[in-house]
Amino acid sequence: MTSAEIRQQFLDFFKSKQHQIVPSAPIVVKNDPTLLFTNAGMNQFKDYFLGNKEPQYKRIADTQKCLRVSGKHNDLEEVGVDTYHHTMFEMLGNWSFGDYFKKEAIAWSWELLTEVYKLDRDKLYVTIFEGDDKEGLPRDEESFNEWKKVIAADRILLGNKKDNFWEMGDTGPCGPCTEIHVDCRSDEERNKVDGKTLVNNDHPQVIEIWNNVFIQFNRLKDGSLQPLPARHVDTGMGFERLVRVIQNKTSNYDTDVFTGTIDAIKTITNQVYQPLTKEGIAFRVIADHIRAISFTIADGQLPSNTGAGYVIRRILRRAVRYYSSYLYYKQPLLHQLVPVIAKQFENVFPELIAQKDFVSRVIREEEETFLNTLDKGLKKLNDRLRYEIDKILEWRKANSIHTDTPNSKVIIDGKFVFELFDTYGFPLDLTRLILSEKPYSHVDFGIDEAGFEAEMQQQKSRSKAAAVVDTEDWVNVHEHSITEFVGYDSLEIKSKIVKYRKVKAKGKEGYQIVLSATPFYAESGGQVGDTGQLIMNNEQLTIIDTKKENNLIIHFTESLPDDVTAEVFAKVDISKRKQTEIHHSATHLLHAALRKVLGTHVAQKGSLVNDEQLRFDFSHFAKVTDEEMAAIEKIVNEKIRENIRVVIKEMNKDEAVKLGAMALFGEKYGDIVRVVIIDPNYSIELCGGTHVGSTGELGFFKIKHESAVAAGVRRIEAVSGIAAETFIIEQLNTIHTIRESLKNPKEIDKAIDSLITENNELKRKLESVEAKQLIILKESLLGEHVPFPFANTQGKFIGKVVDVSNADHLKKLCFDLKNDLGNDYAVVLAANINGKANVAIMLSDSLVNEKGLEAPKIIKEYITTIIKGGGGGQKTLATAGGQDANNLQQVIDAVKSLL
RNA sequence: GGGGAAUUAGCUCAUUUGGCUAGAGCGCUACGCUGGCAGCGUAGAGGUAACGAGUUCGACUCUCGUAUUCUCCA
Repeated sequence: MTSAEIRQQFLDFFKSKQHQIVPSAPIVVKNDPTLLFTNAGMNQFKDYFLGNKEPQYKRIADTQKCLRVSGKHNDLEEVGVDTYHHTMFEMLGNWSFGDYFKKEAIAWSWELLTEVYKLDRDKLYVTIFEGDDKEGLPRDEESFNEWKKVIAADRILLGNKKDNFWEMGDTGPCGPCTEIHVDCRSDEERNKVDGKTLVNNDHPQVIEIWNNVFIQFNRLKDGSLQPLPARHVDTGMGFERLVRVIQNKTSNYDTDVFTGTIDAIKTITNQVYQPLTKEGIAFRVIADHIRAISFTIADGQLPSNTGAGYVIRRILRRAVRYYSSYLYYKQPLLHQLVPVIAKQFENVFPELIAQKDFVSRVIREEEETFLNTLDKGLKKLNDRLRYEIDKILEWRKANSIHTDTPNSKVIIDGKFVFELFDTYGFPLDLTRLILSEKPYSHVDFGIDEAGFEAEMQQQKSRSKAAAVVDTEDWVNVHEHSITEFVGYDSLEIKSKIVKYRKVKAKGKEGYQIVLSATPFYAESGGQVGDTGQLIMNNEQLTIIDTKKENNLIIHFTESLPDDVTAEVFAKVDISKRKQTEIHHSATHLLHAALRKVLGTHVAQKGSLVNDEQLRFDFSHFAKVTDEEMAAIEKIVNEKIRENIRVVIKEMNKDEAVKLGAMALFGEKYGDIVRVVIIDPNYSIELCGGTHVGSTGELGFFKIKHESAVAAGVRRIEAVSGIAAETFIIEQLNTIHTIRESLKNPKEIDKAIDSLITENNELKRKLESVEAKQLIILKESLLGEHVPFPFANTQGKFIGKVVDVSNADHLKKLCFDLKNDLGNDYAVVLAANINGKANVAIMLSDSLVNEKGLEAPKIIKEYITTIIKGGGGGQKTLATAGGQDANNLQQVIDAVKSLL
């Protein structure tokens, strides 16, 4: 059975049990501060469990893209080393929201595994929750009784709270779970050791394949458990594992989920996949990581240096490290695998093939910059090693030790290795690898790993201290399940506080408030959250921001009202909201214009809309030219003048897509979507934001700036409405000011040109005049040289206080004189420049070598005290400066007396 | 969000306690030589040392701020 068939049978099976099959949510999570990536199948249904949202269907099944890079059983550094950990994986799952419970869930999972997949019943074991005295929870009898119907009682094992009680987080929905384990060992081994002793014992061949969670409690912050009114089923079966079991392999990487990629790597690198070698690990790392990287980028998350983007970057770099270190491949490799993956998942996750050129381009660029970074780190490391080796060689020479004596041992301090890692991104294991390869055959290099760890710990605690956010439990005020958002139509309403909580971050206290109904738009889809007021009795509270936590609209305030139960009047800051709406509608006009002018490959990659401006990031592979920008602005302004009515409709997603709406990857939508139409032939977009009534309200549109944000992604910043007016006025004012200072010429650009030309000419002239003066000065100085006795002959001494305008001229004079003075000379020139003393001393090589004079020494020992300053330079030429310019003749005399 | 670092010629990078006319390689221009894979020689152009303040007699160098980029941690 192929992996594609296995996946399809899962979905078909649950479809036959009246489940709605839904597509995978994006792997990148938005609107949930506690999560960067989807890490379990249930993430997209969290709101149903929390009661923030009513489910559309009571039974759902799907396959969900998940990403895990850290956690109790998962560490990025382990992936690829063994044969079953992954960063990205698919989670098959079926759900019941207040519908069926333990009986059906257990019966169906048994049926699917044994009758559809035909797994051997003798190899299966199940676990159930044994109960926990501390929590006051009894054994899960219900599950036990259901299992007894299909499996022998001695194959039903008891599990403790750690293994068989599932919790979403520190707080929230939770409940007992039952797991199905499979024993994949050979018959011979199975006869020797009973499988049930190996369940939950980290045996690589006795593994859990399916977890059925029965959600029936809510965990509060004080640790207590509250029974939930509606009970849910949440299951998860790791797809890669399941395929491995069904295809009867010992490694996930030997299944057809991965063999295609591994073959492609073989072809590209010309290496052989041998599972047990270092190279084998590299193969697995690459095969695993490329999936994670490709799908997250396809879901809209670009690599970056913070948050989710940074996780992607780390995964990508780990893969680069492995192929460049172990597969001897030093060019970008990963991007070449994107087409292979895209093809493989064409029918399951079509978002990748739709963007495969974009994705591989982004990856390629990342690979190139990191290979570059590695080069830099390598250079820094080599410099250090060179230094250590030189030190040893010198020491050996001094002690007359031959190089063929036993090896020296050198430990590179942890601080340096950490710096390499922390600042240059040069990974510890790579440093270790290079050192172990003996860069110099007579020295053993080692790393002070404890020192490295200590530095690392310091860094971690610094970061932790800065990021502490303390959130208290919600305090319920009024019973109310779902917040109604009325802000599309009204900007002020009467409402009441449903619940609130206190939040502490960086020593600052604040409150988060949930209202029964609210006109406040919560930050989403790039549009900023509303600000405004809550007014009650005789009190007024400022809302400083509005954000979403999953489906919950949260208002941020600095304080609480005296009476939280009172009726509140919620009022949005109208002018700010209005101007924000103008920019949001302008964004839609811009998006459509971009596709018209640049092509339909343009897709939104990010957006920020506030009252001051709009920022729009989109995929495009070249700089947008001035002509293109002008064309874009022209179209947008035409659409504004047409004063098109903005039509907003709610419909189901398929209908919207049929209508031609741009479906945006990376956005999470329910089945009912909001469609914003600005002329059905011009712009149709799925959008939850707020908009103007008709385009005429925008007034005018102007692009301020175009730039690049990443490989293949451009950014346009633009203004509309009042912001555009202000921008234009500012620009005109600037031109006006320039015009005035130029005495109102007809053509400013020509006036400026001629001004610049004139200025350059004058500069040149002045320079040549000064140069001529210097030559005259030089000639006269040459005539004033006096002899002094040196060796068997005579040297020439020139010492004079001269009149120059610039300290550099003293130096220049010296160099000019040098060419005319021959072999043995000494020159000292001094000048008073703007009341300050400047001195230059030049000595011939002969004076330095044979008489032991050095210009900087002379300055420090004799001159600085006279001029109250300091100075230095090279042995033959040094300069000095000081505050006291009254005794310059003394300076010259002082130098003369030394000769 | 917190730390570390970088920014010097078109490109890649040097420049040690603050004082060297800020250099090299590649590229570019001109001339000359040359049947060769990055051919050779000579000469030359090219710099606001990211930006802005400050300290100093003097700042590429030290301090502070801003911007951009890299990097680690959360």
